Amino acid sequence: MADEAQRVLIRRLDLVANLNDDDREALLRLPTTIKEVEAGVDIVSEGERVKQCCVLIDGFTHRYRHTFEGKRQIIAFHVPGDIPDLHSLHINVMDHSFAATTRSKIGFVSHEAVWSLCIARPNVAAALWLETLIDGAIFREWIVGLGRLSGKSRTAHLLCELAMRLRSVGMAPDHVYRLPLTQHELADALGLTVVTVNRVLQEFKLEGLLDRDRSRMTIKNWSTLVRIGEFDPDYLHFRVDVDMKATPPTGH
Amino acid sequence: MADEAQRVLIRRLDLVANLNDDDREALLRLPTTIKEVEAGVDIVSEGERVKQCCVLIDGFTHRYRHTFEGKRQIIAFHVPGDIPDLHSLHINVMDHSFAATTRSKIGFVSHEAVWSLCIARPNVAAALWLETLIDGAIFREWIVGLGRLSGKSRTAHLLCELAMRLRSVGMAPDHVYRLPLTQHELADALGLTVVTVNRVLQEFKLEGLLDRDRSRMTIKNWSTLVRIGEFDPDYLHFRVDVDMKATPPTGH
DNA sequence: CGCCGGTTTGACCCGCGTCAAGTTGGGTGG
DNA sequence: CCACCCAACTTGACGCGGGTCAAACCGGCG
Repeated sequence: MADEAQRVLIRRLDLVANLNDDDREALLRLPTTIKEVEAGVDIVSEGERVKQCCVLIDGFTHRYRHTFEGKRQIIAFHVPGDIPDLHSLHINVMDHSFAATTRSKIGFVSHEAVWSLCIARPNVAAALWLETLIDGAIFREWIVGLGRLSGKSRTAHLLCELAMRLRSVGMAPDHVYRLPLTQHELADALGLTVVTVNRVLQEFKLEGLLDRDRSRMTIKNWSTLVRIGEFDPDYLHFRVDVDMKATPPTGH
Repeated sequence: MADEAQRVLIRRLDLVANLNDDDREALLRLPTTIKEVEAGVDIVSEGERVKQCCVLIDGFTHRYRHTFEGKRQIIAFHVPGDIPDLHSLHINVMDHSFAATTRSKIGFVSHEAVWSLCIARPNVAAALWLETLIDGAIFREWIVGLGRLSGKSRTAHLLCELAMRLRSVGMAPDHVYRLPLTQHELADALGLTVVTVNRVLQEFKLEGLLDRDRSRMTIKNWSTLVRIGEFDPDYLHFRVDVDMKATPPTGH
């Protein structure tokens, strides 16, 4: 288990890019440090200059910023396998904060190490670059949602996105997944208030679209939720098709 | 003027990264094709598979998507010097459209050429990667705005951002710049309606913050506009300081 | 058993959307 | 040089989605 972080990393890059054995070999030799972080703690804070980036091995994390009046906007959620601050490789000073949503296990790699790996193995560099581009594609999707979709649609979209991303790492078999996010956190990501998120979720529950028991989320009617959220997983750009569009439509 | 595109490209990369003479040399040798595009025409459409990317030499362009009900969300505006679809280098299928806002002059470079340049000159690869990361940083900024700021703040923020980016390429000396965007386009970028944008702009004019004569935009009170829009140019990550924070405050 | 973070509910309000009707000004053709 | 057109901009009246405020409620934990 000493190479846990490296293996998570390789699995992820295999999902989006085309690595060969030498690339994987080189990745396996990356020096990493593993750390556990408590829920709610900032891993990196806005304005900080960083010298390393990290792979999320276990748990949930998010990135966020505050407005002048103290409102929080969550910019991204991260699930195991993600490399949440890869951008720091080139943009050393953080323009937002990065925190553990739940207790998380994180693998750290120095920028130096990543950088020399990129020089030695252009394939890996390409894969990492692509990874940051997918990050950007998700941002674009959120911009469209925040700008032009209703609260209900946005909520549906986020639930679909998380289901899909969790599924891609084997954490959401048949539309059931652990979603350890408070409604407050969902609201701050969706540009809504807790009250509204609560009402939307109840509405979904009432309509038989999903069930939620504590942090266990069950999507009962995937195709309808997809329609409401205008969700098309293409923007996540998985090379391997995580085949979710093809799911037998349950609903009316 | 045969190397117009290349020189625009070099000037841009010099603005954000640290190139040496060999890098510039190699960039100058990039084979490019120049094309003029009429206002309103799609340069690349959603779903299209592309084999080249482009540098905006002159004019304004934007990227956008439509929702199911046909509402448009503009994801980004681009000014001369930008490389609007650099992400296509790794994500070949467009997940959004890219259009000319005004008549524009554009230089095209094949992905192949860019890719071999990246292999040969890691410095350039790094600069281009950084360029895509700045694109992402701008997205994050817009997410925070769309999610948590008022229409008024968002509008102010966008005007500041455009002023800053135009200034960085010498197109907005002393807070005056050509802004050939209709209020409809502004609205679609800001997640608002034309009516609201119109009222916000009039309010700004009334408060003496700006003047607008046709497409000529004059920011009369930079510091106040910056405050209203919660604008901090750091996220644009210019290496060279385009020194705009330091502008003598005009206003109350 | 009582605290506490998270959730739920209700009443009320406001920013912004919607609809609809002008107005303005540059471009075009007669 | 005028008449007309059309896209962009304005203005007003009205309504709704979602925010705000405030008060429970619920379940896990010390």
